[in-house]
Amino acid sequence: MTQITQTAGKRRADLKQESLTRILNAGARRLRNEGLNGAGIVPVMQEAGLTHGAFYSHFASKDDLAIAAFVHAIREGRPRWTETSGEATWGQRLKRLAKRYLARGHRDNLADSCAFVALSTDAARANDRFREAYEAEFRKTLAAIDGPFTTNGATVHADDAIALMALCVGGIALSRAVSDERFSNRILRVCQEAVAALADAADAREETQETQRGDSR
Amino acid sequence: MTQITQTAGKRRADLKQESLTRILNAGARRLRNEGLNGAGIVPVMQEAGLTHGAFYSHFASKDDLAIAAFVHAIREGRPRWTETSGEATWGQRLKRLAKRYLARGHRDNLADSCAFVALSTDAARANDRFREAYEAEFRKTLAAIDGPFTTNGATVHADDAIALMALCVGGIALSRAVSDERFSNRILRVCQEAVAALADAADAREETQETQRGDSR
DNA sequence: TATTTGACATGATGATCATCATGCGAATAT
DNA sequence: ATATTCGCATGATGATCATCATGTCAAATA
Repeated sequence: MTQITQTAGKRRADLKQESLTRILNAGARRLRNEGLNGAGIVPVMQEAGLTHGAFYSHFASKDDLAIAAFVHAIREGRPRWTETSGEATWGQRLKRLAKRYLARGHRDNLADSCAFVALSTDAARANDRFREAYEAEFRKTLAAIDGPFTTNGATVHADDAIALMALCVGGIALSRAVSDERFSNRILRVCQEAVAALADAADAREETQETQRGDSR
Repeated sequence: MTQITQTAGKRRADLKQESLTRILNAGARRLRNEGLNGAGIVPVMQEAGLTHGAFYSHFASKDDLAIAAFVHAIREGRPRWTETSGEATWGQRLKRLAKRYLARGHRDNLADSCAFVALSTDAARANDRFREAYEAEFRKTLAAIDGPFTTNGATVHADDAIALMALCVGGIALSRAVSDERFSNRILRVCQEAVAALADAADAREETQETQRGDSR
């Protein structure tokens, strides 16, 4: 059959790049919506407006697509989750991020949600390369959470950030796993309150440390 | 071919019950190990020592098996996770349960692990009936966590139990999703500490309430 | 003892999957 | 102008899947 050329006149490299972007977007969408198993080559390529045969011009295997699409999803989402401005204290930042994350809109929009939650249990069953990619992106997100409170280039609140992520991942996962919407909302609220308690404790801790430093000077 | 009769002489109803138990055990194992998609009829029946044809004498569909095997896994595991004795305070109980749950042995033994974590993201993509079963079992687990601290038959620490479960689910999920074992261990430790902080706050809260009750009497 | 039942096995069906072989045709290189 | 490259489509391959049709044989029933 004759080849359809909707994009005649474009440079071939650009064409391929645009195809790759569509594949990654479709893969990232399907990964979160249907999980590792649902991101099959046929449906992803179809969602990207291509056929399955073209897949191997872009990736060597389905596993490679999974990794690339996961990283794509995380890199696209990270700024949306972590960029803020004007927090006075570290605890206030924790509370702000939790409120943004543990939200009904996030819970309900799986296709555009945080890939850390959507693929958390899939990652446990995936191969080493996938888990290495998961960890690398997770560490970057921890640093981004620390963000404006980083001192001397070092992530100083890493443990708090880990606890925040655990509550966020667990909270969203549970809120999605449950059937009754009111109960689901309650899970989100309780997890936000738990983050708030940890955040207040963190602020109190830093307050104490600053006072001690002042006293001992 | 001639039918193999390893269990000649037994009552037919008992035979079927034993087969069902083997199917449920195999299903529960595979569900946690490979997820909803990995609990296929063929491999489950094979693991149960039967062939795929016998499946429909026990279940009407694969979805029915998934629900039954999930409930089976939870009901078998719940006492192992929640039964304790001799805790003085609610906070001590929270800490004890978190230490038991957020452990390396639990993280590493997927096949016999808690089904709430193993299937948390699968549940989000499952049908309503599965999520209803997930929620029903989850509520029972919250009650079991409250357990010895239940007063007048009412679950009084439900919010704390929810926060505990969120930290446990998120903590184990993240610890499994990550590649480096030392980092994974750190996630477990941090989540335990977070539970400890919430637990101490809960005890302090109850202490205050009791004192107030005493004052106003 | 004769008949019926039902748990299980075998095998077929059509769907979907990952991967590969092949060919086309337009953008490139010569 | 001619030759080459390569992104993409078509189609085949063998695997695995859920489900169903059919047969078999021992236990249950009559």
